[in-house]
Amino acid sequence: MENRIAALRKERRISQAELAEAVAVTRQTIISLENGRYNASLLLAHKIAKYFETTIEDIFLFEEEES
Amino acid sequence: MENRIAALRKERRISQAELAEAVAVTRQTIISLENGRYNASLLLAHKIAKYFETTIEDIFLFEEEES
DNA sequence: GAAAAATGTAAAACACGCTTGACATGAAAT
DNA sequence: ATTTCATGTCAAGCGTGTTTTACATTTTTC
Repeated sequence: MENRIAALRKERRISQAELAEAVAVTRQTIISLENGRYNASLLLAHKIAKYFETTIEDIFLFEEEES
Repeated sequence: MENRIAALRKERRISQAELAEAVAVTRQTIISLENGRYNASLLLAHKIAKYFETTIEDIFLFEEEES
């Protein structure tokens, strides 16, 4: 699953460390999400969407073929 | 985190087994979600929302105090 | 009232989200 | 040039989402 985290972050000039602290996870977690190593949990997805003042669907891009 | 899965299911007269098959998980997973034993993954949340033709935010109810 | 369908419990095992800590590299700042 | 900051890698470990199997209880249907 792709996501727009890195893009939104750059738009607003926020570092991975700042975002990580804002949503209460480690920087490693943000790196892994941005680089597609795994998907966020529903709760984390919600926190990130809230931080960027948008919806989960707007940030996380679900493709049709995903099992 | 609360969710409206059971309510939506009953509205549309769909069994847990039917929903489970539609979103490709086991019936046990649906039971556990409905009874609040754990939270769905982001991907599963998306599939369920799509199945019910609505959004993740409409089905999963995030409370303010959730860590 | 019996049969069938729907919902539930329990426990073991596996997969994955997330943490921790240590270290590497490149860009920016002074 | 050196320090600082931002991004990245790697690996071990913990907690939780999900599966599997088997069985129990409630609700529906005929």
